[in-house]
Amino acid sequence: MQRRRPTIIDVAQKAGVSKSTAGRALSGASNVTDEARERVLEAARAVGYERNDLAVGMRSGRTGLLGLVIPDITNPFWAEVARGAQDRAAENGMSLLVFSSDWDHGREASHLRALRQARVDGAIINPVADNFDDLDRFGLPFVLIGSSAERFPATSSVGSDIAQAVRIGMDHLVSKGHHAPALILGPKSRIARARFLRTFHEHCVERDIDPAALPMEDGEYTVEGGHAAMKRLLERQHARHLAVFAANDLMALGAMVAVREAGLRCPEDVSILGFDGVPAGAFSWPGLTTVAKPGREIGMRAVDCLFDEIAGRPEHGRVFMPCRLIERGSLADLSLSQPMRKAGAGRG
Amino acid sequence: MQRRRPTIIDVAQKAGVSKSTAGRALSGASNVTDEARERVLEAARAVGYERNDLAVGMRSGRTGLLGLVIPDITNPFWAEVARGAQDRAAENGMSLLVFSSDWDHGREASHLRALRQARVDGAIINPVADNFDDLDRFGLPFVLIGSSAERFPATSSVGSDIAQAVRIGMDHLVSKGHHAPALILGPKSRIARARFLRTFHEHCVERDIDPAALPMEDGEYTVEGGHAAMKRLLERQHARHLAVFAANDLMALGAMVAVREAGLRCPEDVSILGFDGVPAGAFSWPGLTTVAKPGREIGMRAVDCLFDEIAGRPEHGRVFMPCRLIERGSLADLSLSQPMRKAGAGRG
DNA sequence: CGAGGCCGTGGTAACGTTCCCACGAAATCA
DNA sequence: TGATTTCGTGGGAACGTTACCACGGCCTCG
Repeated sequence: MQRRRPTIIDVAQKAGVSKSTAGRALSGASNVTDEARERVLEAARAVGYERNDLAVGMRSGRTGLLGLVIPDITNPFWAEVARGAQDRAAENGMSLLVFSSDWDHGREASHLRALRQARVDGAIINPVADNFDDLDRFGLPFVLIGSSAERFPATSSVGSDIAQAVRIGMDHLVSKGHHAPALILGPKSRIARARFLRTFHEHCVERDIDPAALPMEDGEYTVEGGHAAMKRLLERQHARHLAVFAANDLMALGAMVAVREAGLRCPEDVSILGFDGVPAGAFSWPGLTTVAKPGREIGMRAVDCLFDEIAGRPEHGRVFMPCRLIERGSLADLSLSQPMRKAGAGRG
Repeated sequence: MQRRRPTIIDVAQKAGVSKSTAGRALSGASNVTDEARERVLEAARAVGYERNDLAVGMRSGRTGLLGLVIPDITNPFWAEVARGAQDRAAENGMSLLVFSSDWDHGREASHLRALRQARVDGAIINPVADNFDDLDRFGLPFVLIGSSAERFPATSSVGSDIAQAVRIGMDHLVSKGHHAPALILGPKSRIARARFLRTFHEHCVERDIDPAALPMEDGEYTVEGGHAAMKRLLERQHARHLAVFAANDLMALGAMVAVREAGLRCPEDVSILGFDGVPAGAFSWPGLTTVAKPGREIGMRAVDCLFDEIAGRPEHGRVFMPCRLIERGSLADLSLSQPMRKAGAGRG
C-alpha cells in the first residue's frame, strides 16, 4: 500500500555519489564539494528524502528527544512550563516527550524508565521522590525544576525566585498602605512554605515589623484550603481593614469566596494578594492581584540548562527566575485615604 | 564516566543462551521453555537490562511513539485532551510527543515533519489547514480531533457532540424558565459556530420558538469578545430578565464582567450559560453554569481510534463524545418565581 | 519401526545512519 | 622535483534489536 520511504542510499544513487558523501552533505559537514553537496540536496528533494531519526540515534547516540516529567499537564502552571520547554526544544530541532506523574512515585519511576528506553538525550524533572535514589539511578543528563528541587542542592535546577517574589509582594502591600498583612500558607510539610516564610521574616525585620504579631493560617494549596483559612482569619481579626498575602492563587481565590460569604467586600474590607499567576485570577471578581511565576521562562531556561548538562558543562547550580506583579483589583489603596503610620514608606 | 548500557547480548551470555532466545524471552514470545525464560529474565534483572526502543523501532518499524499536535497546550481544554491521550497511551506502553501549533500552518507542517522523522507509529492532530493536502502527504496513520475535523469527513476523527451539548443546554435553560435565550456566538468563519447554530435552530423549532426573534451577537472566542458582545446585547435588550447562552466559557466570563459593569447582577438580572467547562468557571462569581466538553475522554478515545488505524482497522467515521452540564450559580430559576408561559415545560 | 510434524534453539541478515579508515589527487613545503 | 600534508571521497563496520531460516530432538501417526 504505502511505498518504502527513501533512504540515504536512494539519495546517493540518484546524486551519483557514495552514501558517505550523501550523509556528509545532508548533515551539513564541511568536507564536501559545493557541487557535490548541491547535487545531493537536489536529489534528496527529488526523492522526498527525510532523515530517519531512529537510525541517527542508533548510530550517533543522539536521538533529538527530550523528556519532561511534571505532576500534571492539566495544571495551568505546569502547562506553561511545558509550553516554554516545547518551544525552546523546537528552536533547537528537538522534540519533547511529556509525562504526568500525579505526585505518584510509581508513575514517576515508570516514566523515567520509559525515557531511558526511548534513549532521550536528557530530561527535565519535577521530582516526586524525597530521596535521591531514583534520580541517581536515572543515568541520563537531567535538570530539576520547581521548588521541590531544593531538596537536591547538588543538582542543576531551575525554579522561581521565591525570595524576590515575596519582596515585590511585600513592597506592593506596603506601597498600598498595608503594613501588617496576614498570611495564608501551605502545608507545613512543603519546602516552598519554609522558603516563603523565611524570606517573609527577613523582609519584616527590614521594615521593623514583628512577624510574630502577624496572623497566620495554614491550609492545603487548594481553593478549599484557602477558604477555610480565610474563615479562621476572619474569626480572629477585628481590625478595620484586613490585608492577606496568600501563598498560592487557588488559596487566594478560595479566600475571596470566604470574604464574600462573610458579608464583607473585597477590596473595600479585605485586600487579597495571591501568588502564582493562574489565568483564573483574571476572571474572579475583583480580579486577583498576584505575584506571577514565569512558568514559560522556567521551561525555556530548564531546556537551556539541560543542553549544558548534555554538553558536559554541568553548572550544578540553582537558577532562580524572577517573578512579577500582576495588578488587578483585589487590593485597596490605603495609602491615599489614611495617614501613614510610618514616615519614609514612599518610594525612594 | 558512564558504563556502557547492557544489551540483549550481555543478557544472553549471562543466561547461557543465544541472543535469539533471550530476545524471545524478553519480548514475551511463546516458543520458549519456561526454564529458559526464567533464566533470561533473571539475567536481565541482574545486569540491569533495559530494552533499546530505538533498535526495536529500527528493526520492527514500531517505535512506541505517538504524536499529538494541538493548538496550545496552555489552553485548559487542550491540556485535558493531552492528559487523556497521555494516560491512554501509557496504559499501552506508548509515549506521547506533544506539539503546539498556535494555529500556524508553518509550525504545523514543521511538527508533522518532526513526527515523520521520529518515525512515530501514528498521530492525533487538530488540523490548522483548510485543505487536505498537508494531511494527505503525512503518510502515517492519524486521527483528527476537535470540531475543525468536520472539514475532513472522510477521515477518522473524534470530537465533542455539539448537537447533544446544545440540547442539554437548552433543556436546562427551559427547565429554569428561560424560554427565549439570547446567543453569543463565535466568529462566522468557524465551523463549530455553524454546527452550534444549526442544532440550536432545530431545538427552537421543536419547542415552537422562532429562532429569528432571538437576540444574537458575534465575537471572538475570548473574554474580550464576550464582553463586547454582552454590551451590545444589553443595549438592545429591555426585558425584565435576560438569559444568554454563550458558545464558549471565556466569552461567558467576559459577558459576566460586562453585566457587572452595567450595574446589573448575575444571576438576578441576567442568567448566563457557558460552553466548554474551563476550570476558571468555578472561580468566577457567581460560578459559571456550563456545558462541559469531555476533554480527557476525547483524548483517550482518540488514542483508541488511532490504535485501530495503526492496526489497519480504519473506522473512517466521526466519533462524537457526549457533553455534560455543570450547574453552578449563573442561572436564575424563573420557573418557581413566575407563572409559566407555556404548559408542559416541567420534567416528564 | 520409519516418516513427518512440531517445538525450542541458534545463526545470520537486515533496518538506516554515522564513524572510522584508507585511498587517490591536488596542493604545499623543503 | 620529491616528500609531505590536505582534501574529498568511498568502503566497510558498527549501533541493538527482530525477522527469518535451518537444525536437531522429540512426539505422533501410519
